[in-house]
Amino acid sequence: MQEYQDMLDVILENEEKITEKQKKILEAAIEIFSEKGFASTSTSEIAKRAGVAEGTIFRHYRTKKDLLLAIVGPVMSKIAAPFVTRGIHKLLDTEFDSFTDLLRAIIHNRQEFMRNNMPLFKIFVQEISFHPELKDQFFQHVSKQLANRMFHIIKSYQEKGQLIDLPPKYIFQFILSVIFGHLIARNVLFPDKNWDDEKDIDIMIQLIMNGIGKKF
Amino acid sequence: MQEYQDMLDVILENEEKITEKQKKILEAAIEIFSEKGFASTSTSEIAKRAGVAEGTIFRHYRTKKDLLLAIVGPVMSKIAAPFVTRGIHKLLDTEFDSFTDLLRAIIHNRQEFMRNNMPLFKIFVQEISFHPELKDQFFQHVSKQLANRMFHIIKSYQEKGQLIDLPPKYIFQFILSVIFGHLIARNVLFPDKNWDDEKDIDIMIQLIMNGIGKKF
Amino acid sequence: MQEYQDMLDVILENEEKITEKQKKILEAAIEIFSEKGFASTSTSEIAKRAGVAEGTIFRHYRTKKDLLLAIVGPVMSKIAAPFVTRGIHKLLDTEFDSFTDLLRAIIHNRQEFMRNNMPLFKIFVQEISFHPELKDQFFQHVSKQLANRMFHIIKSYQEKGQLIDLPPKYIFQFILSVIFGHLIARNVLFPDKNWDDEKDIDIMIQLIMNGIGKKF
Amino acid sequence: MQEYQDMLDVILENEEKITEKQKKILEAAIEIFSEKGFASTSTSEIAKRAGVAEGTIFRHYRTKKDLLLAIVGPVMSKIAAPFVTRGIHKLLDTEFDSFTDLLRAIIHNRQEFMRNNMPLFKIFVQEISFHPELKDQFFQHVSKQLANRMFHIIKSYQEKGQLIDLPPKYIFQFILSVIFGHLIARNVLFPDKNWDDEKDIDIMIQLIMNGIGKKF
DNA sequence: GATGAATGAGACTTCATTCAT
DNA sequence: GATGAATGAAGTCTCATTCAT
Repeated sequence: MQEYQDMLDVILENEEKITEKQKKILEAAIEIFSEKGFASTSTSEIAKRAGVAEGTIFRHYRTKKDLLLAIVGPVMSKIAAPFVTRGIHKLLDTEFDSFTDLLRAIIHNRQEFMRNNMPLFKIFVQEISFHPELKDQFFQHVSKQLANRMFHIIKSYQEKGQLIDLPPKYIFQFILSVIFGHLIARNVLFPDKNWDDEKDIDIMIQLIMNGIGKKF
Repeated sequence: MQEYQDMLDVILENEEKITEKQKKILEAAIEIFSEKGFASTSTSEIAKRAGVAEGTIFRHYRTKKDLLLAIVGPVMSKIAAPFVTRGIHKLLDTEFDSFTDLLRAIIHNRQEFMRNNMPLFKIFVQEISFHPELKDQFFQHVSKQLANRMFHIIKSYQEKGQLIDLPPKYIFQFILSVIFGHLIARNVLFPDKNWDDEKDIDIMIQLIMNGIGKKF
Repeated sequence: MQEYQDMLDVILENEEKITEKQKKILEAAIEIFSEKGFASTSTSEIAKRAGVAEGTIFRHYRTKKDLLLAIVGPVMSKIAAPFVTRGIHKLLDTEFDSFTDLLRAIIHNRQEFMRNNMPLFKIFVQEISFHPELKDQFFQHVSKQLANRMFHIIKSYQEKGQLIDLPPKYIFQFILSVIFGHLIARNVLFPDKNWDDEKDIDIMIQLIMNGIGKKF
Repeated sequence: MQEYQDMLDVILENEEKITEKQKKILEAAIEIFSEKGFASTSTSEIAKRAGVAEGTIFRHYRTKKDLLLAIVGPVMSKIAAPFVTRGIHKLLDTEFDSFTDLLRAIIHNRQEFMRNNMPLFKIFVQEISFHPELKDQFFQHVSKQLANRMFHIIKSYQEKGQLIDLPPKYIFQFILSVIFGHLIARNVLFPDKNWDDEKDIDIMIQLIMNGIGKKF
């Protein structure tokens, strides 16, 4: 189902009639932005790594910042994707017998996404603080859409008696914290450690469900 | 006890014979680095906000990066502080009857620290990725010292039968995730929401202890 | 008789086999050159306003400067036109009983020309200082041809006893100054004022003839 | 009395604490702007001719346009100066017995000004069309102040019976046209011809006074 | 004939850093 | 210690022009 298809494709789809050079520019920009940060990256360096003339960058992106937005914009919708995607909508409510299974699916999904898109994720996290438009877009997508969606789901599982009775926002933040804490440790802080992903996920799920699962 | 004394004082202590202008420079730099990021901040802007001449900055800090390090360096030791500080050493093992109380103390402490030092924290998080020396220092302080220290503590509470038997690293990461997840939501993402800190902390502790506390 | 026919037609005649696009390019170039000056106008802006591709401009005009010359060149001959034009040649000497009538005809004619060709006139005046070839051409056309022609005419009216005895160059420059002074005030400096053209011209003629007419 | 003192001094007075380099920059800019026009002049060329680093220009003038304004701004007040200057105010009405003498004084004065400030005048005339701020300032200074002042003077001489009864605006425009027509021919179009200034001025005055002087 | 992607030289501008005062 | 003018390298961006399609 591959919704965490290569993000580059997603970015490319957002533009019409991509030339080969334009693709090279995007790839190079993603790499270098992620390595050194947006502000410390020079367009001349991007041009060099992309193998194009510097002017070519500006034929496609009016400013350096436009280039950043072309990269980061589409990321937004995909970060919240698996929680929000229409296709998955019903699955979430019905297909999973237990919240535990749902959790496992989400974690796997996001883990896969991160593994495939670390550079983009890094750029995203770094730059969101400094570009208010990004921040606004982000809240639209995530805070509004994703959170509402998840609150719904959580409530439905509370009604099934699988989760403790606590305002969903606490549960949501708790889950998110644990998952992202793990993902960041796993992929950002200590990517080189020997991780046993399956085991880690099992334990994580166990701890989460201890925390919010209803005990009998 | 005030170990989360104003970080600026900590920074100032690190230098000898601070002049008034130098203090102004540090304050201005912290503000602007935090607002726009290190790379996007110009020394001339710092000079202007500090009310000094451009040259004055370089009389005290040989390069712009030296200025960054003078700011970020001391932060490091204080981020890990309450877990590591000598003075608190014994407290941790003995003074708290329950892990729950310890947890509460730690959370309060870090929450206080963050509230007082948001700009510094932001600079720290932003720049650590881009400056390998910082990254190394950080792992020395935190990953080595703090983690080891915490593993110890966790084990001691496991032996007291208060915590489930799970390799401490999982427990440590779990706790850290939940706490920092909350702190970031609280102070970075949605600082303007109406938060009820006491209640939030209670719930957080409840969820954590559900997760890792031993059930009878 | 329409010698102040639309200058664009004159320009177009100078080229062979004009395509529709080429015409659009010329129109756009005239507009923008006149608004912002040659040096501040980009070929891409011309292309955009003309609704053609950037490359198309260079298919017709090897360089941006060639485009300017294609526009400004023909203007030259027409600025001096009514004084020089063959067809009008004899008219000048014979047809007007009085110098006053000749003057009136010339003024009306140039006024009409200016009204119809302000943008071209502006370009011409702006760019002539910066392009020596233009300057040279201009002196060929105007200084040589027009001045000589006018000297002749002035002399003939002096012989008829209608003009004071003064070297024609003074009379010529005097007339030119007053006419162009008025035209510039009328069309360039204050085009939006309420002008009463007929009255203005009458007064201008009166003042000129006071100045150079023979008194009895 | 030297009110057409070197304009450069006037420009320099407008700024406080001019450095040697800054003066060099202004001189170089005036020269090159006047030779090639503002838009075709590169800051690097100015820097080279001024013998400074390119960056130095921007320490003193935030943008290239600011540099233009620093040059052209002060010109404005001085172009209209001799007509408007307070000091000369009374002189105009009383000191000259005849309008002819006043005229001669004005012409000499402006001729002197132009000779000393051709480059500045050229820049002024070239750029005023393209920079609306300039145009506005110009109308404030000249159209408003100068014209009103002159209308007054003309009326007073009409009352003395020295000038014909015609709305002053016509007389004003007529005089201006003849004077500037001559000045431009003299200094801009044919500066290299052999001019006999005294004779030219005499004739010009004669023609003007023929035009507007009251005949007995 | 027309297109528009690509180029690379060069434009304006910023900036960390130096140094004479 | 403090200043701020000066620097020049480097940054972002523009533009006339070329060329494959």
